Amino acid sequence: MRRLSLYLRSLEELERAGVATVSSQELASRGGTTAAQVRKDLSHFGSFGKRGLGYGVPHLAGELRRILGLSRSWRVALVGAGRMGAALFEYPNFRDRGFRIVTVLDQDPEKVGKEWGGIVIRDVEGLESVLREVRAEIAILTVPGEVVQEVVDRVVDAGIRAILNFAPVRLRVPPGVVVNDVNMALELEALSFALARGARGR
Amino acid sequence: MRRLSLYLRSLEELERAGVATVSSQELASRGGTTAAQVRKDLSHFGSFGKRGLGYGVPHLAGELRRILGLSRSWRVALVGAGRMGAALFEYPNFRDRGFRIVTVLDQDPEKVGKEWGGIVIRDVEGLESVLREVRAEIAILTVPGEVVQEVVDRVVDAGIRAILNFAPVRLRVPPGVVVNDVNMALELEALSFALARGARGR
DNA sequence: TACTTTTTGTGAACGTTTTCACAATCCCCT
DNA sequence: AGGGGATTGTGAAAACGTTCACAAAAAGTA
Ligand SMILES: NC(=O)c1ccc[n+]([C@@H]2O[C@H](COP(=O)([O-])OP(=O)(O)OC[C@H]3O[C@@H](n4cnc5c(N)ncnc54)[C@H](O)[C@@H]3O)[C@@H](O)[C@H]2O)c1
Ligand SMILES: NC(=O)c1ccc[n+]([C@@H]2O[C@H](COP(=O)([O-])OP(=O)(O)OC[C@H]3O[C@@H](n4cnc5c(N)ncnc54)[C@H](O)[C@@H]3O)[C@@H](O)[C@H]2O)c1
Repeated sequence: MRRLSLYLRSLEELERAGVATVSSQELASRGGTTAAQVRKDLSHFGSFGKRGLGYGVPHLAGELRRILGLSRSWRVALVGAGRMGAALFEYPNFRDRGFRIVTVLDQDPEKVGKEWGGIVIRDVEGLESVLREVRAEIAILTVPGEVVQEVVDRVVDAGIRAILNFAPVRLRVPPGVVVNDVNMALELEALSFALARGARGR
Repeated sequence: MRRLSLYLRSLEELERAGVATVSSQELASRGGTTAAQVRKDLSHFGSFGKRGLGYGVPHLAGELRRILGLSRSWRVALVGAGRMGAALFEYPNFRDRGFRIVTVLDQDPEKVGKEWGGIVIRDVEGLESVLREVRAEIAILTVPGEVVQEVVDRVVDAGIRAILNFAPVRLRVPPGVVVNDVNMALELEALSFALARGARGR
C-alpha cells in the first residue's frame, strides 16, 4: 500500500504543528484521495480511530511507522558512486527516515579508497564480503544498465532481499527478493504522452 | 499507459539486435507482463500486428513513438541546479530520448552565470521571461520542498503544462497541467514495508 | 440519562483492469 | 491452390480496487 507513506507524511506535518487528532476527511484532502479510501486503507491493518472523533495523530503515526517498518532503521549499501549515487548519498532525507547508508562500493580504481562523508568507497570486487561485514539489508543500485544484472546477482548472493534500482533495465531476481525501480525516463515519457494527447484530440 | 514505454524499450533492444518481428508472448516476457495484456494494450491504439506472424519490430516501435509523442523532441527547462539537478543534466539518456534541456535556472548567486556544458545558468528571478524566450514545454523541478509550490505557480504562469517534480511535496496545479512525481523516499519505504512484512507473517 | 452530533468501520454496489478463450487471419509448405 | 500451424484482435468472465451508504460508537449537551 503506497498511500500509507503519503498519510504518514501528512501525519508528521500535523505532528509538528501540534495537532492532536485528524479526521479521515482531513487526511484525504492532504493525501489527494477520498475519506472512504483512507478509512478502507487503514481498516485493512486494524482499527486505529475513535468514532465521532477521528484518529489520534501521534498514535496513528506510530502505527503507520510500525506497519511500514520505519520504527527501526535500515542498513543500506550503495553500489555505484557516480553522479546519481553522489546525489543520493548526500541527500539527508533518507537518513532522517531511517535509511542509513553504511557502505558505498564502486568499480573505478579512481574512486575506490576515496572518502565520502566519513565512509570509504570500497572496491566492488569484494562486494559479497563487504555486504556481509556491514550487515546491509537494502541495496541501492546506481550502476550503468549494462552491468546492473550482474551486480544484482551478486548482491542477492550476499543475502540482500530488497533492491532499489535506478538503471532502466528490468531485473531478474529469485522469489523472495523485492525490487523497486526508479525510472525517470518513464515519467518523462508519460508527460510527453499527455502533451501529445492533449495537442491531438481530447 | 505506462507499459507502452516499457514495450518501446524492449523493441529498441530488439531493433538493435536486428530482429524483424516479435510476438506478444516475447514482448510480454521482456516487459514482465502477459501476452494478452500486451495485445489489449496495443489494440487500444490500433491494429499493428499480423496474425500468425507477430509485430514488425521497426513498425511497432515507430507507432509507439508516435503514440507516446517521442517522434519529436521536447524542450525542457531544469529549475534547481543542485545535486539532483546536476545528475539529471549530465545524464545523456534523456537527450537521446528526445528531451533536450534548453535552460537551467537557480536562485543561488554563486551558481547563476556558471556554465554547464554550454548552457549558462540563469537567475530564477526572470523565470517567466526565460521560459517564454526558450519556448520550454516541460519543466523538471529539483528545488527544495519548501519553495517548490511557489516555483510551480510561476512555471505554470509561464505557460508550462507538464512538470516532473522531485520534491516530496504534493503540488497543486490548475486543470490542464500534468504533474508527475519522482519520489524515491516512497520507493524505499515500500522496500521497508516488504521486508517488515516478510519478517512477520506471510 | 436521553438526545444530538460527529465520524469511524464495513458490507454492498460500482467501475476499471486483467485474464481467458477462441474465431479470424496470415504465412508457409507441399 | 489448399491445408497446417502460428498468432492476433476481441468479446466475455474474473479479479481487483474504489466509492457509496449506513449502522455502530463516542463524546458533548442538557
Ligand atoms: N544521472 C541521472 O540523472 C540518471 C537518471 C536516471 C537513471 N540513471 C541511471 O542510474 C545509473 C547511474 O547513472 P549515473 O549517471 O550515476 O552514471 P555514472 O556513470 O555517473 O555512475 C556510474 C558509476 O557506477 C560505477 N560502476 C560501473 N560498473 C560498476 C560495477 N560493476 N560495480 C560497481 N560500480 C560500477 C562507475 O564507476 C560509476 O562510478 C545508470 O543506470 C543510469 O541509467 C541516472
Ligand atoms: N539529492 C537527492 O538524492 C534527492 C532525492 C530525492 C529527492 N530529492 C529532492 O530534490 C530536490 C533537490 O534536491 P537536491 O539534493 O538537489 O538539493 P540541493 O540543495 O542540492 O539543490 C537545490 C537547488 O535549488 C536551488 N534553489 C533553491 N531555491 C530555489 C528557487 N526558489 N528557485 C530556483 N532554485 C532554487 C538551490 O540554490 C540549489 O541549487 C529536493 O526537493 C529534494 O527533496 C533529492
